[in-house]
Amino acid sequence: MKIFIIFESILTPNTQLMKPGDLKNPFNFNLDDLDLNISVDCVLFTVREGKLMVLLTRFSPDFGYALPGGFVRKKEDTDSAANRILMERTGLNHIYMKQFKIFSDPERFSFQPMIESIRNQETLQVDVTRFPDRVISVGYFALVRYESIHPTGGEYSEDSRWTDIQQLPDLIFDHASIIAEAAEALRRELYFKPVLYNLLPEKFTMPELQNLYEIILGRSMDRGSFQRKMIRWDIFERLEEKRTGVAHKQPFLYRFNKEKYEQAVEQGIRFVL
Amino acid sequence: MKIFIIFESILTPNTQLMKPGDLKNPFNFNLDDLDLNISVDCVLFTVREGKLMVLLTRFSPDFGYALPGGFVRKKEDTDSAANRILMERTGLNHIYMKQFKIFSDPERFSFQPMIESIRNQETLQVDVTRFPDRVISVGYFALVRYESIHPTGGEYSEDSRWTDIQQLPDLIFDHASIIAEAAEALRRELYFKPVLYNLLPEKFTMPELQNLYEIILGRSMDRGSFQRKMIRWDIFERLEEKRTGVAHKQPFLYRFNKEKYEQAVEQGIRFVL
DNA sequence: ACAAAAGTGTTCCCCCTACACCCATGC
DNA sequence: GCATGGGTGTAGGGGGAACACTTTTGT
Repeated sequence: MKIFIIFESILTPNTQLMKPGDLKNPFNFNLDDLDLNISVDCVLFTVREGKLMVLLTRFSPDFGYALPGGFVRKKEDTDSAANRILMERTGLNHIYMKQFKIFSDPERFSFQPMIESIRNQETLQVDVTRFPDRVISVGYFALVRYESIHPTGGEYSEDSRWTDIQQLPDLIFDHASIIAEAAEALRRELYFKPVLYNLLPEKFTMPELQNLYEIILGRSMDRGSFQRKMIRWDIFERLEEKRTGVAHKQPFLYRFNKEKYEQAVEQGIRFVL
Repeated sequence: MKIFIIFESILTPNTQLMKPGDLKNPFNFNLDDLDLNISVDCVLFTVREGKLMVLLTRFSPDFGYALPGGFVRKKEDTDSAANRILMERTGLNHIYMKQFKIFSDPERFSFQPMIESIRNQETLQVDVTRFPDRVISVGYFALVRYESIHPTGGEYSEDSRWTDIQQLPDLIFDHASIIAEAAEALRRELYFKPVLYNLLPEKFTMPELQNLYEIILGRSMDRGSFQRKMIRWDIFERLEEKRTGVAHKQPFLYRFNKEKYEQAVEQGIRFVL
């Protein structure tokens, strides 16, 4: 029976993770709509207390932690599925998620134990012939704001948690290696694109920005050089305001300017760090 | 009947493309071994006569051109499948192929017409229930030497041909967009890694190398700067020999040095063009 | 001799690095 | 006033772009 709970958990979104009202009817999925051959796994990163963290979810206390993920629908491509699943699991929408790799090892996942278990329970009526031999998974990653998922507390269950990437618990299937590859992809991406703009608050200071880069890339940079580089990129606007209430010179506040950014990308500017 | 030929062609390697002896028994595949949900498509690039070209194959004169590709086996990951299929189709082995994207549009490919056709032909005994609704495809690309596939002539059938990327014929399914995405991925890759080393002949001159870069990236570069940059990368050895028989100053010959290259990568050197 | 194309040198300028210096604020 | 942390200035160097000059070959 426990196996069936796991099985069901994999197929259904974890309702405890959803904001009320985000999804009309969380239980209206139909096995026939899902393509059990393809799943999607989302690696959500954030930075908190000087650490790079990943969002993990858990189906039940008896079961290991996993990445938020799920099966792709038969009439859906993987990009849409990733966005849908992200929405179902975290309430996040319109997030820049990047496909970084597919995981296709035949041994990475198997329905076999569930099939055995179902066969032994004659009360359950499930047509096991529709379970595929292998499930491939498409990995997506994104950088999001810490608050966007863990707003003030309590609203999301304890089954969803941010975890320091250096101190991961045991993860199901090959999710540990998916996270490792995602972190690599994130750093590679960050070397050439300032992806972290949707992790930034509306207004931020240059030292705060530098701090983010340093945490994610794992190395420190020169303060002066960093500022001038960012200003030369010309994708941030310096505001009139300054941050007050600090026991030192008040730093300028900046704002990410999406138009300028897209214009710069168009012109082929390379954001080499 | 024609439909069935197409169907069979998709499932079997095109034997006319294989070097004799490359594959032990080209017809010993078994439908049961294949995972019909996942295919692999290989975009092979080469440079010839100042043009970037792609390798296309055709199943029969009645049918459109396609990328060399095929289904992944049930007990095989996609990397292995890509290498196997490349071997079956072109005789090439140990080629650096890079996974660049997956194509999962539910409408991109359908077995439906084949299933209809098979149903109407009662002589054919095929269990159509095993055909999936959608086939996703993993795109791989590589840069190879022109001669490696079209050695001197005749050995490969006319069904396999290099085609200028600017003048592609009609292609089956979504192969046109797969090629477009592959070309993008190739350029992106080339901006930071000298992937073209396995496209180079054993010995080459700097202007020849520059010519390759210019064709693939689609822009011209300064001669002097290019040479010095390449030399500073320190991944090529200058040989004693020079190229003779040219009506101008004899250029030095260089050789790619794989050890130096890997050492440079290890040290985190960035090959920014 | 001449054209062609390769190698090399020169100049300018930008940007990166490192470090120093100065500034504003809360305590 | 002083510690703290942020802004800005400066000097050095490496490397890119552009261009000129030199070299070597076949015709």
